[in-house]
Parts: sequence; structure tokens; C-alpha cells
Amino acid sequence: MPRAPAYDRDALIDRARDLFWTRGWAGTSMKDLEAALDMRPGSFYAAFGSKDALFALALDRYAADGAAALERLAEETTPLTALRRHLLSFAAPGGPARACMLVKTLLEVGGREDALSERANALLDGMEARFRALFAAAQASGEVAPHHNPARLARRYQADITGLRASAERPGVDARALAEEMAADLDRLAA
Amino acid sequence: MPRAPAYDRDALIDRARDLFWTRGWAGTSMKDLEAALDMRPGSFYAAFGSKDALFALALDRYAADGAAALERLAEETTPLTALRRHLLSFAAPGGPARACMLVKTLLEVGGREDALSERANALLDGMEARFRALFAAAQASGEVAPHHNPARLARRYQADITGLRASAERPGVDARALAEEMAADLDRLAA
DNA sequence: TATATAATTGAGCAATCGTTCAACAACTCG
DNA sequence: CGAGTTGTTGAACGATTGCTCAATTATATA
Repeated sequence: MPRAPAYDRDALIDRARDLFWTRGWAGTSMKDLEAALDMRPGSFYAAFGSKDALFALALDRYAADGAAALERLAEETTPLTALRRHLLSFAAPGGPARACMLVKTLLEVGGREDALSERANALLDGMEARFRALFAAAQASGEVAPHHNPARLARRYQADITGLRASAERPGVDARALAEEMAADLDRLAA
Repeated sequence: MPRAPAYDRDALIDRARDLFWTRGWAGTSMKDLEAALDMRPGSFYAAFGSKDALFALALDRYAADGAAALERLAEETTPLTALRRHLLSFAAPGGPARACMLVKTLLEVGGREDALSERANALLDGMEARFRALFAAAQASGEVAPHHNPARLARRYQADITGLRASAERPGVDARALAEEMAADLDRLAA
């Protein structure tokens, strides 16, 4: 009976994620979104409800993609090398922005206890939990010495990634060298 | 002949820095500034010219304060312990925001080659140069082993601080534990 | 093909954005 | 005290913000 939407919802969310990721929450206007998604306001609000709602979808999509990429790595190697490769992946060119979208969101809208910053926080917690699980697995398999604390390793690992990716947005910073230095820290965990 | 301004310009810039620091560039409206500085638009524009111009002043003030704090530390101890204490200072409570204002600005307005992001970048370069000089001094005095590269140490140190301070903005993150772990890395540079 | 249902359009809403400016107030100097 | 200079005020500007909605268009079913 009805009429089918003329768009691919998933593709729209992807495009919105890229826009929000690079330009930020306040830096992306409805006019920008309408242009990037080729949608008029009516369709947009029928499909997503609000700019906030689409941003939340974009955040979730971003986090899901990150988690999937990590899981893919974890399936094809040992836990510690997966973490190593995941770290080094942020030194490779490509992607709409370099810095983590969750961190960018947290720093932009944080402070006032916004729904968006809470969501970004929860998603960061989720990533940290995955890191922790991988460090624990690495410890169980002997890749990481028993005296280390997986929770602390995960927190430090996440902080390293945050610093690496933020630095990578600066012109004239050799992200690869920085990433390899951080990766070398992981290699020292065996002892 | 003229009439003296009724305000203390330095104090106004300090207040503006705190506001911009916590709420960000786009998140701080002229109405916010007028309220925080207790100024009407006419006085504001006569004094600072524009919101952008005041933000630039606030950025400079922020960076100058940071550099001064580091220099104070460097005068009362050895170079490496100064760096150590500077790192740990970000785990202490206090200050309008936790994350570095330069990094926040870079991540918020960066991408498009904005004048503000270029300024933030230049100021970050300045801080990195100070770190590099301190690492070099630490090396000259034997606090840091000769095989290390001060430039790489400074980059890594700055990335660590960035990650630490961004993490510190998240609820439920033990900033002190994270900072002490990073500080332990500095202690290992003697070998 | 007629009908019901939903997607799409685009003008335009109220609110807020950063900013301007003419009028007014206050102070210093002659 | 009067003249000259500058700070201060607050209304209001045009532009943009996120968003609404009546009208229109397209499609899947009966």
C-alpha cells in the first residue's frame, strides 16, 4: 500500500557519521546534513526525528564499526597482536577524521551532563571492556606476564589511543612513529 | 581627558578563558559571555573586537599560564622531575575543565584550516618545544639515558598528557592511577 | 484502474546567532 | 564650570539555527 523510501537508511547514517565525525556536533548544521544526505527537511525529520537523534545513531554506528574492526583482528591473530594492530591502524591514512569520534563528542558537548556525552561515555566504556577482555585473554595465554592488571592495561591502552589519534590530527606529527612507540610498550608486557 | 574603563581587562580574559575552556568555541554564545563578563555588547566589541578575537586572547592566556606553570616547576627541581610533576598535576582536582583547551579547540574547529585551529596548533608546538628542551636537559644531566631521542620523548609525553587529560574528563576514570602509570614510564628513561 | 498509505517537497516558523550603532553617561583637562 | 573625549548602553539588524506542516507526488494493494 505505502510508498517505499527513496533512500538507503544505512548509507545515510554512514554519511551522517562522517560529517558529524569531521565537523563535530555544533559544527554540522541542518543545511550541511540536507546537502550531504540530499534530503529536504520533511524527509529528514520523518526519517530520523531530529538532528540529535541522527547524531546518536551516528555515534552508535561509529562505535559498532570500531568494535567490529577489533573483533575481526582478534579472530585472525592472538589477543596481544590484535591490540597491537588495532593501535597501529590509527596511524594509517584514511577515514574522515583521525581523532576518535567518541572522544571528540565527549570533549565538545561534555561538562553539562548531556545525553550525547553520556552516550559517548557509555560507548567508550564498551570499547574499554573489549580491550580489557583482550588483555585478560593475552594474559591467560601467556602473552602478557601474570603480574599485570588487565583493567589498568586497558585504561592505559585507551588513553594511548586517545593521545595518538588526537596528535594525528595535527599537521606535522608523525603518527606512525608515535604509534610504533606505543606498540613497543605492548611488546614489553611479556616480561 | 577620556574615561577609564570600568573593568579589569586581564580578569575578563581569565573569565572568558574559563568559559571557553569548559564550553568550547561554538558552545559559548555571546549571551553567555555577556553574562559572565557582565558586559553589554557595545563595551564588549569596543574592548575585544569580536568573539573570535577574545577566544584567541583566551587561548594565548591559557598557553601562557601552562608554560609559566611548567617553568616554575623547572626552576625548583631537576628537568625530569619537573616533567614528572607537571604530568601528575593534571590528575589533581581543580580547574574549569580537565582536558587541554588547546586540544579541545583543535578537535572542535580543526579540519577546516581555521585561524583558531592554526593558533592552537602553534601553541601546542610551543609546549612540545618546552618539553623537548627539558628532556634534552635531563639527558645532559644524566637523568635520561643517552640513547633516547628528546624529540620523540617530547611527542610521546605530549600524547600521554592529551590522553590522560581527555580520560580525566570521563566520569569513573581514576586519573591519578593513570597519571602515575605514565609517570612510571618517565622513571624508566634512566636505563 | 481506483484507493489508501506513506514519502517528499519547500515555504516559512520562532528563536538565537554574532554584531552594529546612535544616544547617553562619565571622566579628564583647560 | 565647560569642552572634549571615551566608555557604556540597549534596541535592533540581517543571517542562520533547528524544525514544522500543509500540499503534493509516488507506489503497493484491492
